[in-house]
Parts: sequence; structure tokens; C-alpha cells
Amino acid sequence: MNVRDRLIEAIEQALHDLNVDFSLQKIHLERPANTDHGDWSTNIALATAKNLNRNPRDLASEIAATLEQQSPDFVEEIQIAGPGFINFKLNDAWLHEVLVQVVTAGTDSWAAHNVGENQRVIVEFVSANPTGPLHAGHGRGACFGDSVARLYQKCGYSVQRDFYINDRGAQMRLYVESLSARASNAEVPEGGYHGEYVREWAAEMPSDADPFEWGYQRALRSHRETLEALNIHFDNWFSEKSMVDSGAIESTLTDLQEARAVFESDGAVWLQSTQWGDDKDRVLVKSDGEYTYLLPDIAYHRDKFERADLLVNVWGADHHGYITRMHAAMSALKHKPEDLQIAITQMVRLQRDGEEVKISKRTGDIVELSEVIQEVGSDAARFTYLLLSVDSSQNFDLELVAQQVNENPVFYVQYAHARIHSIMKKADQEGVTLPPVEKVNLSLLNNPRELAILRALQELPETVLRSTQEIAPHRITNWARDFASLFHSFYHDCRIIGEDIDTELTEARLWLVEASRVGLVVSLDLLGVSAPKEMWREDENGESNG
RNA sequence: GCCCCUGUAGCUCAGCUGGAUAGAGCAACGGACUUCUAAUCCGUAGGCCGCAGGUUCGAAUCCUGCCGGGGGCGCCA
Repeated sequence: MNVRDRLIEAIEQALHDLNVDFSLQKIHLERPANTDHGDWSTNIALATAKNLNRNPRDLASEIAATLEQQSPDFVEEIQIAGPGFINFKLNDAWLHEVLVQVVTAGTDSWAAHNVGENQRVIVEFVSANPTGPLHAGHGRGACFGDSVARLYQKCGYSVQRDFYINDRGAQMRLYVESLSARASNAEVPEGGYHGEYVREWAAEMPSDADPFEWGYQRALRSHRETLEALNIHFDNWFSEKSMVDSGAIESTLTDLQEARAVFESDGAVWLQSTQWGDDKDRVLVKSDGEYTYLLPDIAYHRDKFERADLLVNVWGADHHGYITRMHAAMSALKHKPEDLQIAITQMVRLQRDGEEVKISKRTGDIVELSEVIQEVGSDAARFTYLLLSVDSSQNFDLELVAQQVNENPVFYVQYAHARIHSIMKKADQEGVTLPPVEKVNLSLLNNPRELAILRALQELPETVLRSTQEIAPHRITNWARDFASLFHSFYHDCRIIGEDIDTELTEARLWLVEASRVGLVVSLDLLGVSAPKEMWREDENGESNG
């Protein structure tokens, strides 16, 4: 049992002994921001005092006194502070235990959880129309979705990544017509696609090719290549058209009819989504007999629920209005709305040197995602996309993100990892043999820099869990950046290898370095960012000075 | 008009399942290389947390209203 759970248990016991009813309260144990307030703190006295009609500080004192009597050996001091907080100062040994736990778990297991219990999750993201290249905005959804999938995996879920392809309907038709028109030097149809890429692709298209099939494959290849450049791989590319052929769309409609969720009016078939809180009913089949986008999408979600227990969708801000109707449709099909989680990503504005970039210099169109990756690199693109909460709109400055400068945190974090490998290499060169961690005197690690690293590592599992629950990978990005900072400070203050460093201390610090490596690798992996073993800055002449 | 996101240091943003003195990066200023990579570190300065009420022992955080920014409100996808 870890320290936190043991503390909670001790508190519960104390409350029990005092006959304090805390059934309404969960015992909240947190690490105070200010280390003067101890290693752990609880507000339980504040939270329960009111119902008991007691003074919180008095209650806190009683709880503390009871705790003192049965206090676990690792507790060094218990203090009452402020309006009634109970603060625990722990022996540093608890952090040395953390070190052992981290290196024992290693990069595969540290911060991993079982909460998923192998439940199946489908994360659906990007799902761009196969009518043209991905643009910079798709990049955010792509990196976010992939990182969310990694988080679910880390939490013990069985994860699949889905890409839904709208390969039928009006948009697809217009795209194919535009492609054919360009191929034969005809006019692009009304409402068609005018982008430069249509010209380029039309020029590639063999004269005997079927424009629909060829155009579809060409767009898909473009998506796939761009996503692979970000190291994003989908398990399923799910075709909308395939559901027409398989009859899945028709049987979905039947299911909805049997659920009494649809009605006919004005020659159209409607989903009575107002039954489930929508502000109006929605058309499923138009009066001309065509499906709207909604019905195939419902059929697709029905299919996903056959393959998974939990669905996570990543949608752009322009789709937020569809959440209610999709939840309504799932409710009609007897699924729990909370089993369909929908994350909305806000807009991305591309900039260069602070100026908004609307148009690609190369194509004259919207800037393609592939151009962004080419300009800044995959690691910087991913880290930057994942730096902010997706609830905030993002200014993505190409100039800044491409630069290997201080303002760009991705290199700062990666550099911490590179430094670790430098240390390992040095240790190797110096012929240091590192004994197993149980044989090393970890109590020598008492420098505030060293202890700060262990505190942060201790927090990573909880950060991972929260990131997953909140579908918020930016928490990991921020953890990684803060952690890199702690590591750089430690590195600066604590020499690890040298003639004037005691062998025992070298050993303890090397294990701390290894634990740090675990933390960095775990967090970078959740972000899909590489952990390089070496990094050399290029000088002005573009030459490596390493 | 209705719905969603958002407003925190000069800039970009964390913090928002209520907690103690509101944090980080960058920019500014001042320091630190004989070292395992100075792509680093240390320090200083910088705040009516959009505004006004409310709930609470306690509000950046929750509720209501208002103001500003972005997005969405089709038998389009």
C-alpha cells in the first residue's frame, strides 16, 4: 500500500475513534502547493465541522491528537494550520520508496492503471472528408485524439482508433466532379472544389481511371501519409458507403422505427430528437429519398457500440451543435449517453512571426497539415498542439514552433532526456557499476532538488488518471515541462559523477536519474513525442558543434 | 434570439470535482560555463483572476446577470 492510502486509512481510523460521521465526505488528501505546509494535507475537519456544528480548528486538533497516538512511522509531524487544515510532514524515506517503485515499475508500468479493466474503447478522430488534404486545424484533433487513445491504453482500456470516411453524399460528388472537370480542362461545377490540389491530383489521374474510385483513394492516401508523418496510425478506416452496401443504414432506420423514435412529415423521415432534449427534431431521410449526413453517422455509431463499451469522439468546434442529436439517437438505440463521450477542439489560427497565415505560399490554398509538419517537425507539432487545453483556441506560430529556442518547450523537455543519456554514457565510460536499487543507500538523497523530482514522479500516476478522465492530455504536456525544469535544476546543483563525489552518492543519484528517465519517457510517450538520446544545437552556420 | 468555448502578469497560457501567500514559459533587468551538453541554471520585477451581485468558514474556481472575443444554430457535410 502506498503512503497516500496509508494516510487516508489512518485518518479514517482516527475519525472512527472520535465518532465523527464523515460518510458524506470523501477524505480529500492533497499535496499542498507550498511545501511549508507539509507533504500532505487534508481539509476533512473543515469539511465535516459544519454538519457537526463544531469549530473546525478544534475538531482538527482532536483529529490530530488522535492521529498522533497511532501515527504511522513515516509521519514526522502533524500540524494544524489556517482555518483547520491538518498537515502532515513526512520522513523523506517515503520519497525514497517512491524512487524504488518508479524504477521497479519502469517505463512500461509506472503511472499505468487498471481502471479500464480491459473495457473496449473506440477513439474516433480526424474523420475528415476524403475531398482534399488535411489542414492545420485537423492536426490538433489528430494529435489530441491519438494522445487520448494512448492515455486510455495506459489506464488499462483496450483501445481502437477509428477514422470515419464520408465517401458518399453531396460533398464527395462535388469533389469527384471537380476532379474530372480539371482533368478535362472543363469548368469546376457550381459549389465545387477550386483548390490547387485538385489541379495537381487531376494531372496525376490516369485517363482510364474511374474518377470516383481514383479520387477517393488519392485523398485517402494523402490523409494516411500526413498522419503517418505524425506517427498516427488508425486501426479502422470506416467507410460510410460500405454501410449502404451492407444494409446497415437501413437496419439502423428500422431499429429507430421500432424504438418509436422516428416519424414522417412533409415527405421526410425525422428523428424525434426532442424526446431527448434536442431543441428541434432532425431529418434522417430527405423528401427526395436521400439520407442526410445524420442517419449514416448514427448507423456508424451503432456499429461502434457493437465493437466497444465506450466511445470517445473528437470533433471540431463547428460540430458542437450535433452533440445533443447524436446523444438523442444513441438514447433511442438504448445506449447510455455517458458511454459516448464527445470532446470538442477549439479553433487553430496559424501564424508566422505573430502575423496570421491564411494562405499557403506554395499552393495558394489553406495551409496543409503536411506543410506544417514539414516546416516544424513531427515532435514540435505534436507537443505544441498538445500544450494547451483544447477548450482554448490556439495560435500556432510556425516560425516559433520551428525554432530551437527557449520559447519552444519541446526541446527543453527532450533535452532533459538527452542529458540523462549523457550521464548514463559518462557513468559507463567511468566504469561505474550500479548495484541493484535495494542495495543502494537512497537516504543520501536529501537535497531539495532531489526530493522535488521524487514528489513530481509520485504525482505522475494521478496526473495520468485525471488526464484520461477529463480527456485532457495537455495536463501531461504541462507535467512534462514542469518535470524537465525540476530535472535541469537538479542537474545543475547536484553533480553525479566525479572524483569528489562519494561512490554511494553517485549510486543513489544514478538511480534518481534512472527514475527521471522513466518519468520523461512515460510522459513523452503519452504525447507521441520522441525521447532522443542526443541533441546538438546547430550554430549559425548550420553546422553541428557537438 | 438560442447553444458551446473563452476572458488570469507586457505576450502565450496553466490552475476551475471550492482551500492556505494565484503559478509557469517567453519577453525585460541582473548574475552563473575549468564540469555528466549553457538547448542549462539562479535572482529581480511584473496581478481590481473582464465587471457586478449571490452561495460559503473560505470563490480565479460554484450560481445569476451584464460586457468583450471565437464558433455553431439547414430536408449541407
